[in-house]
Formats: sequence, structure tokens, C-alpha cells
Amino acid sequence: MKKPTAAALDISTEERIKEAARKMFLQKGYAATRVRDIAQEAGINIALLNYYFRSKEKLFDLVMLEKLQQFAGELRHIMQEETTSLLEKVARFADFYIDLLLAQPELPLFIFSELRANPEKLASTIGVKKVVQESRFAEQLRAELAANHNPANPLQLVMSLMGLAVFPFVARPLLQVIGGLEDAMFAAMMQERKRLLPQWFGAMLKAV
Amino acid sequence: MKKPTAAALDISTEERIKEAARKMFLQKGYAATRVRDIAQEAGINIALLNYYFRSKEKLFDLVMLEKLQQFAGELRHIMQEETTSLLEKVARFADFYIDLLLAQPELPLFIFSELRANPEKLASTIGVKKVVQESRFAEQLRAELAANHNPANPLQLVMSLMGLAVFPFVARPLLQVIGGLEDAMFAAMMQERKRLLPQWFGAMLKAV
DNA sequence: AAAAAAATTAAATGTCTGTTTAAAATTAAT
DNA sequence: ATTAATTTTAAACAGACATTTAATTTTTTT
Repeated sequence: MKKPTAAALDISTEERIKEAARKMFLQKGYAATRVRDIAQEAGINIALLNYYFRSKEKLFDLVMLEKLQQFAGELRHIMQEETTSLLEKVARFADFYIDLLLAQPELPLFIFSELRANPEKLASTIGVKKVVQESRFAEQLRAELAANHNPANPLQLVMSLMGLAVFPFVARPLLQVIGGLEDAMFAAMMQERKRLLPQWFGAMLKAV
Repeated sequence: MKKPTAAALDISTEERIKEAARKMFLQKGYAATRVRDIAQEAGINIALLNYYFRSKEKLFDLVMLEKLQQFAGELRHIMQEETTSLLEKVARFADFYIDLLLAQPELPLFIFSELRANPEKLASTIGVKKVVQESRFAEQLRAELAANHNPANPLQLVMSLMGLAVFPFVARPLLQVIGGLEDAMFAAMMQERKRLLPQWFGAMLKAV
């Protein structure tokens, strides 16, 4: 009675709507996106959106959850790995996030903007707290700071690490104007950044 | 005929509307802000908004321009100063921006979000391009990298400098959850950051 | 092939939103 | 003190918007 539809071989209407929603919400945010935009982008009747997802907000929540998990998901694996060193973790972090953001440049601005609007939707990310505070990475970071007699709060370093990787994508429109950067050059710099980030981080740990 | 109103001793209706608009636009962005919200916040009739500012968009443009200049204005002075060293400039940059953002934490997310929506409104910031590429700061940065045989693109360092100062405010909701940070602690860390930032930047310059 | 279920559509619904109108209240000019 | 200009208000307006309805088409089941 519910879903006997079996022969959904190629892309289903439901998935087409979701994809269009991803695109529009990421590009313009929740408030500026019209359900008509989504319907047009998906090539469907507006009523189908409510038929499949009940409401604009429910559809948005689905996309938001998916993106939050993309953003926070891999972090766990990287930071809890027992056999990698601190700087190897930093290198893996840079690799993973810079590749992710090159593929989806609007991701961080989308997440931070929508989180400002309703911070309660952060629930799915609370697992990250443990990753930052109790993971192998956290231990190694504290140990390394202690070894260098560096009294800085470890969270300062975490902020910086994230900022060094993510900020260029948040500030991209500004940076491309003030730097006179074209898309290809920006992408090339982000690739260079994968290499720079662990070097920088190592140097920062020793800067007392 | 135009404005014979002389006795505007205390705060005028026009300024009340502007202040309410600043608050609401910064908090929720253009698309999510209702002119009725602004009117209520200012304690005025909705029609007065159009009476004084013609339209929601014109009012927004006023606020946007003001904030862009706040964001980009002081940069010029700091970065073109002839008598300060590179690291002194970095220290001044950190001081100025961290204080600015502690007073207006929503500023960067507001600017970056709205800039994504309409990048053409960046016009007033094109002066910053010269500051980054042709200022005394740019010279000093290139010289310092050369002296350290550091082949990194100077723009990489500019991105990082901005990111280290600004990113914590962009990611604040996320950081406060994953770090378990209260407002006071966050503010204290930003103060500590004023000191850390020049140290870090100095170390990064030497990290080849 | 007939019946039932699911998917799709056009049109309508009611609410929200930015803006305008026209009248009233206040302030300034004569 | 009148008159004119400015400011403020309540109400209306028109278009945008998300959602619903009811009918039609397509697909699945029997």
C-alpha cells in the first residue's frame, strides 16, 4: 500500500526533487529559495514537492541533515585513528576537507548561515564535541603543546586548523576580487594549501 | 522645502529605522527579514519605512554599504603604514578586527552571505585589492617570504591571516557546541588570540 | 482485462509580504 | 491665526508564496 513501486531503475522523481533542493538551498539558502525554483529545477509540478516531502521545511531539514553529516562525518574517522601521528591527522584533515569543499564550495557558508538562523538543528553534530575533546587527536594535541611548553588553549589550535582549511571557501567572493583570482587559480591554490597546512600547523605548535 | 526640521535633538525616526534595520538584517539576512520586523523593532508604522527609504532593498543597500566600509575601511590604514614592521601590522590587524567582531559578531557571516547572493555589491571594496597587492604590507610580506626562501604564494598568507582572525566568528555556533564554550569563554579566547596571531603568523612565514 | 493504487497535473486557497493610498495629526511658515 | 508642508497612521492593494484539492493519467495488482 505504501511503496510497492519497485521498478525505479533510473533516477526517481523523489530523488530529482531532492537534488534540485540541494542545489537551490545550497546556492541561495532557505529563506531566499522558492519551492517554485526547486520544482522548475527538478522539472516537476509544485504539488509533487508536497506530495513527496510534505513541506518546504521538511525537505530542507533532510538536506541540512545530510550536509551536516557530510561535514562532520569523516572528521570522526580521521581524528580517532590510533596509528597516525598528529601531523598526519592534520594532513588527512586538509586533504579530505579541501577536496570536499572544492566539490561543494557553497557547503560551509550554507551550514554556517542556516545554523545562525536555527542553532537547534545542530543536534546531529554533538558527536563532534567528543571528537574534539576526547579523541586520540585531542590527546596528541595536548601532548605536543606540553612538549613545546606552549600554554595556548588547544581549542585555539582547533579553531585555527578549521579556519585555515574552510575560511577561503567562506570568503571566496571577497578573496577572488581582492586577489584578482580566477576559478582555476583559486582551485590551484587550494591544492597547494593541502601541503601548506600541515607545515603551518607544525610551526604554530612550536610558536610560544 | 526639503528638510527644515532643525530640532532633531534626540534620535530621529529615520535613524531609529536604520538602527532597527541594521539589527534585523545582520541577525537574519536580507531574505529572512520582514519589513514588519524592522518596523516593530523601530516602533514605527510600516509605511514610514518606505516614506524615508523608498524600499526594503534601498534600506538594505545603505546598511550593506556601511558594513562593507566598516569591514574594509581600517584595513587600508593599517596595511599602508610606512613605519610599522610586518608583524606589527599583523598585530594591529588582529587587534582591530577582533575588537570589531567582538562588538559585532554577526558582521562577517552577514557580509559573506549577502555577498554570495549578489556579488556585484562588492564594488565599494575594490579598493582593498590594491591594499592587498600593492601596499607596504604586500611588499614586506613578499620580502619576508623571500628572505626565508619560502616559495608560498603571498595570497596564501593573506587568506590565512584573515581566516585566523575572522573564522572563529563565522563558525561560532558550531565552535560553541563542539568546544562547550560559553560566551564569556569565547570572548576571552578571542582576546588571547590577539596575542597568538602575530606569533603564529611569524612562525608560518618561516615554515618552508 | 478490470480494479486498485500511486503518481502527476491544473487550479484554487489562504496567508504573507512589500508597497501604496488617502486621510489625520503634527510641525513649520506666513 | 491661517496656511502650507511635513510626518504619521490605518487601511487597502496587488503580487508572491507555500500548501491543498480534486480530477486525470499512469502504473501495479488481481
